[in-house]
Amino acid sequence: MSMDAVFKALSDPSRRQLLDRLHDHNGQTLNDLCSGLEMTRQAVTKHLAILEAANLVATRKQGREKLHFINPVPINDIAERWIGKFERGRLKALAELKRNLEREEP
Amino acid sequence: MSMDAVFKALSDPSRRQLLDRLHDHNGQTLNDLCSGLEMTRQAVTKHLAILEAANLVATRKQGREKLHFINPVPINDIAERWIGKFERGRLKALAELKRNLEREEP
DNA sequence: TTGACATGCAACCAAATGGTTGCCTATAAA
DNA sequence: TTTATAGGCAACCATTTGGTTGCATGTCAA
Repeated sequence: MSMDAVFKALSDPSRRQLLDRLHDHNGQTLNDLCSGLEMTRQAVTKHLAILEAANLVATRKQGREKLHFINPVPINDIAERWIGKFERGRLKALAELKRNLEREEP
Repeated sequence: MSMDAVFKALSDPSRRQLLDRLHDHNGQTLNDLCSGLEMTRQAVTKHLAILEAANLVATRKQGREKLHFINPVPINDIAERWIGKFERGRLKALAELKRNLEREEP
């Protein structure tokens, strides 16, 4: 699974909003997810396709409806593999940052 | 600080690469950061400006050089505020996801 | 079976994005 | 005081992106 697709998918506020909605109430249909949004259904469809391609959302067809479920694994992977790297030694880096910036400044 | 700017800044592979480089060796000049990249200096300048606007990178001028330092705080904030939300109950959500997807499938 | 509802597909559009080239400014060094 | 080096600014360009409208397909219910 490409980490780039996940980052790209998360970079749009509308898509993060959709993830938030699924986090609040998992297993919604497309129309459920559209309700109250300032977007056409087709726009939401596109966003969901991007989230699905990034493996952040999984779907299941049930009759004429399509149910959407959030998949926490890729988000967790980013937290573990990528953010974790910057976390380690965070306080040290922050202290170093302040020290470096303050050299030769008022 | 806008969380959206941070997500947007992190969505580009070149910018994540620059952060990686600063993580490896902090306090580099613009030319340091350009060396060996398949990009013009001006492209790197633009990326660094975006990272700086998102508060992911801080700079200090030293003579005719400009030193760049990574700031771990916004990344940490995202981990805490946003990813943390999806982390909580991750295993439960994953089990639920599998259960939902497997209903009525081979 | 026919109408209503849920979703899919494709063409199109404006704006944002990532990149380039060319030139200008400022500082260090010869 | 030249000259080379580090960086800044601006115009321009192609592609991607987020969105729309219009129409097609599939499924449930009367």
